[in-house]
Amino acid sequence: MSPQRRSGLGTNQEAIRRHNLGTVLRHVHSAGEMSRAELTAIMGLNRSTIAGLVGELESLGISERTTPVEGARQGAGRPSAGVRIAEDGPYVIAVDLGVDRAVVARVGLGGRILQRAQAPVHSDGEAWQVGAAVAALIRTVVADAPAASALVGIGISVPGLVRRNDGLIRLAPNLEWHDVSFGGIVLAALGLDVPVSLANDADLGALAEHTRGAGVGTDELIYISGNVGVGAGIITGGHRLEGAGGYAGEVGHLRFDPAGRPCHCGNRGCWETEVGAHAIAAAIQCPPDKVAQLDEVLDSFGKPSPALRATGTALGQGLASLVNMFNPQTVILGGYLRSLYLLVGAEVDAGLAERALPAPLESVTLALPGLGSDSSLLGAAEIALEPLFIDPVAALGTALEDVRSRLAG
Amino acid sequence: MSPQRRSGLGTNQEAIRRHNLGTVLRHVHSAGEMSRAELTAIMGLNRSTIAGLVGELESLGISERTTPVEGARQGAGRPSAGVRIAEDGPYVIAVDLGVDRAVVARVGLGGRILQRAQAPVHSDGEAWQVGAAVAALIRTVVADAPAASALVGIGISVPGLVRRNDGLIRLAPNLEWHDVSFGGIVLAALGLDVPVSLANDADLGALAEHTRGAGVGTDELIYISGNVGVGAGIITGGHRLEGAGGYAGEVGHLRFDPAGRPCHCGNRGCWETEVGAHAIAAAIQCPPDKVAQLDEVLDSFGKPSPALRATGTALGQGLASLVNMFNPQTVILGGYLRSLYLLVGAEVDAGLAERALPAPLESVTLALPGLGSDSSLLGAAEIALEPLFIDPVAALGTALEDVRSRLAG
DNA sequence: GTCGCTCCCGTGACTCGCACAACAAATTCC
DNA sequence: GGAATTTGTTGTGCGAGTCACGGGAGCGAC
Repeated sequence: MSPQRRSGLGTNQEAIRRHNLGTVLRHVHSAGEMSRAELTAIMGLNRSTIAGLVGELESLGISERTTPVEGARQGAGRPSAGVRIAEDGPYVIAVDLGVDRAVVARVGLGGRILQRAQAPVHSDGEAWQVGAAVAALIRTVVADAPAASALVGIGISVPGLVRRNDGLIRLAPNLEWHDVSFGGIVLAALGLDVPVSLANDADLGALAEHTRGAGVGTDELIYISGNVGVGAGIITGGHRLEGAGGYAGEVGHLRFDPAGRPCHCGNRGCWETEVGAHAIAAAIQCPPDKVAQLDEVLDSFGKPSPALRATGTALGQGLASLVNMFNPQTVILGGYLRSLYLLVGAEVDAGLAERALPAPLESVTLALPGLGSDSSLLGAAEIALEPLFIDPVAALGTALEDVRSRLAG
Repeated sequence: MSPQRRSGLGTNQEAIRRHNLGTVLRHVHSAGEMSRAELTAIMGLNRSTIAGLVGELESLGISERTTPVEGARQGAGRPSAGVRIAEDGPYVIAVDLGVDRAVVARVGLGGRILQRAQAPVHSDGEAWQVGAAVAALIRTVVADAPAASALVGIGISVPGLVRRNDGLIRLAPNLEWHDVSFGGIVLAALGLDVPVSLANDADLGALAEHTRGAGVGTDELIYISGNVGVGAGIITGGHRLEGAGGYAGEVGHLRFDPAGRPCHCGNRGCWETEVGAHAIAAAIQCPPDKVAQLDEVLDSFGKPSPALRATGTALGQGLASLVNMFNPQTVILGGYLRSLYLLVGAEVDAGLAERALPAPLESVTLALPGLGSDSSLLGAAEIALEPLFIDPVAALGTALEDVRSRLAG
C-alpha cells in the first residue's frame, strides 16, 4: 500500500524512492509503452529524476529503452526515448479458478499473457485434486519461460469468499469448499515458496477492468460477475473495496423480493434468485448441466423470451440499488450477464432508470467487459504483480529465478 | 488528498515534509495530547525528525509543548515531553443543518467545541433566509474568538445530496431545496472569503465517529443516520466512500419490498418506507409535526408496540443487505435509529442475523454513536480541518485572522 | 543517599533524493 | 540552413530524514 493507505506512518526518503520507482513502473505497466517525457508530465517530477528512475528500472532488468515512439507527438523538439517492459522481465502466474475449469496463465508486466493453459475441474473435486491439476497447469505454463525471467508471485481468482488477511477460502459454494487454504495446497503441490495472493473473482474482475479494461480512467466502478452466483467487485476512490474481512461485494444476496423464491443461503427472495444462473437457466429451460456455460447458451439465443425480459428488468432494478448505494461511474456486466445484457439491454436499462435516483443515475454508464472472459484472470495477475509497484527492488529480491529447473528438480 | 489518493503522481521532498507535518498534526488532533515518544513509535520516524516536526508546529502556533504527561507510562527512563493543541490555535466553523434547526459551533483542533449556538429553521424557508440565519449564528460563535486564532474554514453538514466537485446541494428533500449553492450564500451573508466544504450529514457522521467516536480503530464502518430520511455514511479503507458525484450512501432507497408502500422517490417499497421517520411516526401514532423530533418521542416511549418491533426487524433486515455488501466492522445507528435500537435492539439484531451471510456477520458489531447527536456537527468540523492535515503551512497561510473585527467591519 | 539502568532530548555530521541549471542532441518550423 | 523547441545528460545544491554522541530525568536496587 502506498503512503496514503497505510495512513498514519511517516514518510522518509527511502519510501519516496520506493514509491516513485513503483509509480513509474505502474504507469509503464498500464500504458504498455510510454515516453520519458510523458512520465515527467504525469508524475510531476523533474526530467533528471525520471531519468534516474527509468535507469534504475532498466538496470533491474524490468524495462528497456526504446527508440522514440513513432508519431507519438507532433511539434518541434527532440523526440523522447520510450520506456517499455523488458522482454525477459519478471512475470507472474495467474490462476482463474472457475466452477467447471481452471485457467492458468503466465503473465508479464503490461498484462501480456505469455502462455496459457486450462483444464476442466470437477465441481465435486477435493481441493487437493484441484490443487494438483492447477500445479500441473503451472508447470506447463512456465516450461518456456526464459531462465533470466523471475517469477514474482502467484495470483488466484476464486469464485467464493476469500479472507483477506491470509487468503483462506472461507466458502466457495459451487466447488463445495469450506475453509480451504488453497494457496498452500498449490505451493505444496509445486514444491515452491513464492508469494501467493487469492481474491474473489468479481473483485479481481473489477481490478483488471479498472487497469486495462472498460474502466480505464474511472475511479468509481462496479464489476458484476455472473458466474453461477452473482458477485460484485467494487472500486472506489481507485481502490478495491474489500471490507473488514474481505467479503465485501456479496450483492447476490441483496434483498430483492421478500415474497420471492427461496435462496440457497437460507433466505427468500435474494437478488440471485432472480438473476442467478440457475434462475435464468430455469427461465429459459436450459438443462442444469449447462448452467456453467450459461453465457454460451445465451449467446446462441435468438429472440429473448418474456421470462428473459423479466430477468433483464430484475437485473436493472437490482443494479439501481447498487447505483444508489455506490454512485459509480461505470458498471460492468461480466460473465453471463454480458450475454444477458446483449439480449435484453433495453429491459436492463429501463429497470435501472426506473429505480435509481436521478442524481446517481445521470453519471452512471453500463458497460461490457473490455477484457472479455479474461477479466478475473488478468485481475489475478494484477494482485500478484502488486508488490512490484509497491517496491520493485524488494519484490525482485524475493522473486524466483529459473523456475523451470526448480520445478524439474 | 494524500500521496496515495492522488495516485499516479510522484513524490518529492517538499511533499514528504508536508505529509509528515500533516500526519503529526492529525495524530495530535485525534489523540488530544500525546508524547513525542509516542509519535516516533507510531510514525516510524527518527526522534530528531519528530522533534523537528513538532518544533515547526509549535512555531506555527498550532501546538504547544507540555510537561511530561502524568502516568502516561510506567517504568524507568526520562519522561517524554507532551504535544498538545495550542490554546489559541486555529479553529473552524462547523454547521449542522438539520431539518428543523441549525447548529453552529466554533471547533478547535482536537475536536473541541469552543462555542456553539443554534436556531430553529423553518422547513419552508428559502435558502437565503437560512443562510442569513446561519451567518448570524456564526457571528455569535466567533464573537469571543481570540484575535490570534485563525479561521481555517467552514464545514457544513447537509441533510441531502451534495455534489462533491463544488459542494452544490443537489437535493435536500426535507428543506425542499434543489441545486442550491449554500456555501456561497453563507459566505455572501458573512462578507468573508474562506474555504467552505459541504457534505452529506451521514457521511460526516461517519467521519466524526471514525475519528473520535464509536468507530475509532476501525477502518470499515457504516454510519446510518436516521434524520427524517435514512442515509448512510460509509468509511472503507479508512476513507469516505463518496462515489463519482458524491452521492454514495443513499441506502434509504434500497429495494426492500416491491409490494410495499409507495415512496416519495416515486418507487414502491424502498427501505425508507419501513424505517423512515414518517413510517415510524405512523406506526406509533406520532403526530406529523413531531416527526423531526422523533428521537425524543421514541426516547420517551415505554414498551415497544408490535408495530415498532416489526420496524426493528425491518431495520435489521435492511442492515443485512448493507453488511453483505460492505462487510463493515462497525455499524453505527445515529439519529432516531439510536433511540429505536434502544427500544427494539433484539429485533434489529435478529433481523440482521437472519439475513446476513455468516462470514460478514461474524465480524460486524452494531453500535450507538459515541458523539451523541453531535456526530454530523463534528464531522463538518473535520472536513473543514482537513486542509490542515494535508498541508498545515499552506492551510494556515490562507486562514483568516481576527475574524471578529472583519465581521464587524 | 548513591549508583546504575533506562529512556528521552538536543545537536551536529552524514546520506540520499530530488530540483535546478547549463550544455548537448535531435527534431520541426520558417 | 538557421532558429526555435523539446529532450537527454551531467554536475551542483538544497532539503529532509538518519545516525551517533553527549547530557538529562526519572525509577529501582543496594
